[in-house]
Amino acid sequence: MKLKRAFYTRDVLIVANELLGKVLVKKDGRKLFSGRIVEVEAYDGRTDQAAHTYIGKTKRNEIMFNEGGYLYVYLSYGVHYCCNVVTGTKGIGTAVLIRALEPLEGVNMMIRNRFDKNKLVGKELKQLTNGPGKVCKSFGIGKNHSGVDLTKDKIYLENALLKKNEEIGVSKRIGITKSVHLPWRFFIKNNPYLSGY
DNA sequence: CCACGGATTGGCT
DNA sequence: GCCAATCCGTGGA
Repeated sequence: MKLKRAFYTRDVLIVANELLGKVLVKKDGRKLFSGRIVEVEAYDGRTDQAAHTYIGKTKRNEIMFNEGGYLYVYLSYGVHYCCNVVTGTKGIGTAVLIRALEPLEGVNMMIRNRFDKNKLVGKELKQLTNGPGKVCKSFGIGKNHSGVDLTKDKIYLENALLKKNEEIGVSKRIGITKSVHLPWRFFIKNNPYLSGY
């Protein structure tokens, strides 16, 4: 079952925790991609200097000020796209970065999108979606998907539960230079598809 | 107008 | 482990 608006309009830290185990789905005509969320980070423009919304509303970050349940996509280092789930109520400026997935459906198309070839060698399956840029590249998510409504059919999340033996881990966020101390990275402990940290 | 740097990745030393 | 790639938002002159 697809997650509804009310799931997303809550506090960013609650949504970040509950996104673990949920399934990201992208339907692109006949192509279907899906993967289980195993690693996320919360960003809160009200208090968090690392958030794109900390400086207030601009053209770049305006999607992040929507009410919860929209996709915010940005270009990182001029090279990689990263996607976020907008959370909270309208005008707040909070979102959850999807950092890693466990691939489920559409793996062959993910391989083509990401490595430009048809077969994996060695440990490449675990490197398919174990980072925020890799997730977007595999799924074919780009700037044109920024602002997509996650309660519609193009990109959405399916409800799912963590498995019995799975526990949530917490740490500082990766790769930022401001507000580095905030423990706002959440992940499924021991999952093989976590980003390389 | 120009300079700077960043929520990353992968290739090379 | 180090660092280039490569774009563009942002802020100061």
